[in-house]
Amino acid sequence: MQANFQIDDVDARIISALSLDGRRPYAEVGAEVGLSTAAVHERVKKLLERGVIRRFSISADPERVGLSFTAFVAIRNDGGAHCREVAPRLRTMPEVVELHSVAGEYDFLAKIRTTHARALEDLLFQIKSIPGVARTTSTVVLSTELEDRPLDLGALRNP
Amino acid sequence: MQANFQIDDVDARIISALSLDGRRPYAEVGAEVGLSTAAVHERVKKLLERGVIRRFSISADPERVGLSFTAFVAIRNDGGAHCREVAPRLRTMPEVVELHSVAGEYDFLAKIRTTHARALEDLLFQIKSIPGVARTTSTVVLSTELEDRPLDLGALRNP
DNA sequence: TGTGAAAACCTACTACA
DNA sequence: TGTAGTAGGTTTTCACA
Repeated sequence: MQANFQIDDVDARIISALSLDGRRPYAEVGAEVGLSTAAVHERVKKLLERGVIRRFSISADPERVGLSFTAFVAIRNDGGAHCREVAPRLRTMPEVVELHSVAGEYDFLAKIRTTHARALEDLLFQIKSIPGVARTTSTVVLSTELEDRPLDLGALRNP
Repeated sequence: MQANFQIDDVDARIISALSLDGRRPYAEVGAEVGLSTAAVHERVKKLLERGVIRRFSISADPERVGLSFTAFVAIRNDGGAHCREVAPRLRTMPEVVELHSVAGEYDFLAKIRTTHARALEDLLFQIKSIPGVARTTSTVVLSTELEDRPLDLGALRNP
């Protein structure tokens, strides 16, 4: 049924449970999915090894952590020799929290977070001055309605 | 120095450490920031209460979890009576993993994830048919260069 | 808010099916 | 891969500064 996925349904439920609460005891997760503590442990270990789970983490509220400004910047390359260096340069900027290569009018879409508006302005200037960048369009976020939703693979994988 | 932030530098370092590894023992975190295990515990507890830390979690690789398709959909309202219902409708869709109210040509920017291209197509159709939505523009992600970066508040808060 | 120590709890290993 | 049992380590709580 899920042959082309690298995880089975039990894995999906374990991942959903830990995504919602990364400290949920394995015994509880096991009770939910019908496995022993040790079996859950074994599966989590393998999911980590295979890179399905990247790491245990926390979800922090960007605003309350001092990162009040968010923007999405679409970036277009100039087609010249420097194009391959654009992404690496963007990656080095800690304010760039996401970077996607995209289809359409632009080549990249970057999600930016800063502590204050001025830092956003500075960063946009920096991005525009990267060799190989032809044009950028910024979309400033006014408020965030939804973000960092815990994964619910049940809802997503079985539509 | 950080009067307008709700956290101090020690909190910031604790958050950065746990963002990188949500299971890092409090004793280790404490050694790093110069506090006892119990003091770190107390601070984490308060950060959770204040909503600075939303929850403990895991970071999963969307691809390996079966969510191979990502798109950003910009949405424009029609200015009519239904406008206030657009965001709530979008929130109910599990494929919408982020939703931002934005400045500029469009009103919302949604980040979408699905298991296959067809599901993306279906969802776009669904979004377009929400009453109050005038127009959408989709940007399909070809590959993701960077995502779910662990928070490094040191780099971000002191530019 | 912080510290140190004790108790309760969880993880992670071992042996085995 | 799975289960059960266990040793070691972590979280959590306590009295106190």
